[in-house]
Amino acid sequence: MVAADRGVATVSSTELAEAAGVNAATLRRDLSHLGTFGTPGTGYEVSRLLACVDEALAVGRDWPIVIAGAGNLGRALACSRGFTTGGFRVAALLDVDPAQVGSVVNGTPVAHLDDLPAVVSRESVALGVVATPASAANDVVGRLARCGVRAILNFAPTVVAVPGDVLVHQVDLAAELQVLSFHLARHAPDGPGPGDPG
Amino acid sequence: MVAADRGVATVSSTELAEAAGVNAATLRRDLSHLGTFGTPGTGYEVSRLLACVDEALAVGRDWPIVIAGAGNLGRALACSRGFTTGGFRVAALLDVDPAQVGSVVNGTPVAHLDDLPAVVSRESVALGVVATPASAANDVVGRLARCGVRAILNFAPTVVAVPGDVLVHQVDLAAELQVLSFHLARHAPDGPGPGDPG
DNA sequence: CAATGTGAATTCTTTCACAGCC
DNA sequence: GGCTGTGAAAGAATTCACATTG
Repeated sequence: MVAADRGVATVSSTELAEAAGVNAATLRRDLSHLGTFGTPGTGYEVSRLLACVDEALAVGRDWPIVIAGAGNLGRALACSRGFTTGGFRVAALLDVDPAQVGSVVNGTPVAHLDDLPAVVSRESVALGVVATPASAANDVVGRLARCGVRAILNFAPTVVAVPGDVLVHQVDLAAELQVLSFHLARHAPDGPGPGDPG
Repeated sequence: MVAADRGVATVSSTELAEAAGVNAATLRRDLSHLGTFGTPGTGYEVSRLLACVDEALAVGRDWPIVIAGAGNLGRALACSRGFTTGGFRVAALLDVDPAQVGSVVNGTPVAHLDDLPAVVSRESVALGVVATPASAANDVVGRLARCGVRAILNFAPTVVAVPGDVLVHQVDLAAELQVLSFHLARHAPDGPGPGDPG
């Protein structure tokens, strides 16, 4: 149970560290980078702590984003909690499929990809998400960059090159799966695991 | 262009490092953990290199997985390149919605969640993916653990507790978005970025 | 007394630089 | 000559431990 839910106004670094599974000293040092707001003998005032973390993460600002690709992944992201809270707001989904354009997903309109410049300009979009097939990713990234989008999150399995100072982060949904299978393989290389190949 | 595509049989650590954007010495040391297979004066034989990396990542084994939740995210994952290649095979999607059960997504059948034990047993599934709403995640993780699934990838925004030695990895789709917005905020705190709140 | 914030010690990672090999 | 693999140096991150404070 989290501190705030217990009606307690303060948390100690030890409590937080145990909950997060990290060392208490490390946690204190990390928090100290955000300023000095702990009380010796008592701990951290929860409301103050939350406010400082939000401040540091630039939560509370308005971050309009666009999601290119209204397929399963694009729609899933548009409905995802993390994409619709914490300051992020999905200004539009974009697709080239006439059957998709004009529909509404989770309150967000699906616009044609050609309307990207208009949407970006109107909503001051600085962040773009690419959830298209790999074949379309390069074109879409180029369009986003030309519209003035300054950071791009790419879910397509393609390494994309951008002209200039646009920030691109690649997301590999299967990477974590590989990590897990790796651990299983180490733990029981010949045990009762997955079936034989073939 | 990648080495193998140029008809070249070997790559040097410098080439690989530049392509990956890392230091050459680091790359050499990392590869040395997989064994010794470079040729001084020449570089790494590409086919040998690929074989060793695949070996180390346990690619080539058969890793049947199940995906719980046949919503947008579950379907997107079932169609995702990384989930259907590299040794992974989606044995089944699972859902409780009667409208979904019985349908087929990208060649994968959607079964009822109650059939989980049968599927896991029949296909020797050791890896589970949770793509359900947060409210269902805890129940699903418990079911997976009880069936003998030994590692779970959780896309639901809930910290789940598992009984025993089951490995759980949490995936936060919005985390990367926060990283990007953080960088934008640092780079131009008051510049022509996102619009004003409100 | 309990818990923070931080010097100092430790541990891990990255990088340099070069002996040895092709 | 060019390149690997690795000992040794440099740099970062983590952890200990304690003076300090409410």
